[in-house]
Amino acid sequence: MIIKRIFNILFDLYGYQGWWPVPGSAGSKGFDSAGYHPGNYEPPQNKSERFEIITGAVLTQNTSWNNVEIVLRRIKDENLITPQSIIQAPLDMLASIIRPSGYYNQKAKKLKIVSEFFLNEDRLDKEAAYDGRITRDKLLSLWGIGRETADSILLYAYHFPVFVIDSYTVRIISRAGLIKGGEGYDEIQRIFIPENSNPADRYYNEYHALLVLHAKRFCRKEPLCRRCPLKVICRMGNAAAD
DNA sequence: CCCCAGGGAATTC
DNA sequence: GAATTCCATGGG
Repeated sequence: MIIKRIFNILFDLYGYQGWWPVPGSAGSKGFDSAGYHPGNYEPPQNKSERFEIITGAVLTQNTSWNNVEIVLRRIKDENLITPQSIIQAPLDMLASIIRPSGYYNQKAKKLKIVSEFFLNEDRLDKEAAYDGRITRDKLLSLWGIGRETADSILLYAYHFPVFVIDSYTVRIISRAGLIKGGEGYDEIQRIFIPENSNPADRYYNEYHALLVLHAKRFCRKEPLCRRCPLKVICRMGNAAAD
């Protein structure tokens, strides 16, 4: 199957990515916090790790991860990397702290909203009658959380096996010829779910991370088809004149 | 100077 | 539903 083949090509070339990238982890620069077990990935198991992933997922909306790292550092320096402190911080102060990540007025609101959600889920989780389940619909009901951010949170913070579709993913499989263009998010998502299989989240986790890396290395806006490792399966790569 | 980055909401048809 | 427009900084 073509989806599995693409994964194998990318994994054999780029290797294990160990997302979600967190300050202190491999591939992340300039941070001294503990991070998640570089090169020996274990999913985040505590609340602070989860909350940091959620924060990063919001901050990286249409924004380079480099800018997000700058802001995560600033948030930590201000002792704001807890939902309680983000809720308590004045909106304009929070906005100024996260300024380097762009869209800072919108994102300041979003961080307050997901912080409230996080605390509320945590509180409900302690009640016996509550099933303790974060759902996609719950996340989508929050202002500022769309499908990709919701799926990123489900996958990387809570380890639910969902496939995250971002603009890189669409670009790659569109050029490869797997979609025509115009397909919706959920429709594209289904393409990546292998039939008759029950893969661990590791597959979804690593696959998405590999697609992001591959889009940065070769499948850029101006693609570098000549030496692209996916050339053998790619319509654009095969048609490229080089 | 230009374009781009691990989207999403609001508006309009 | 689909197409536009706005949000905004830092890096190449």
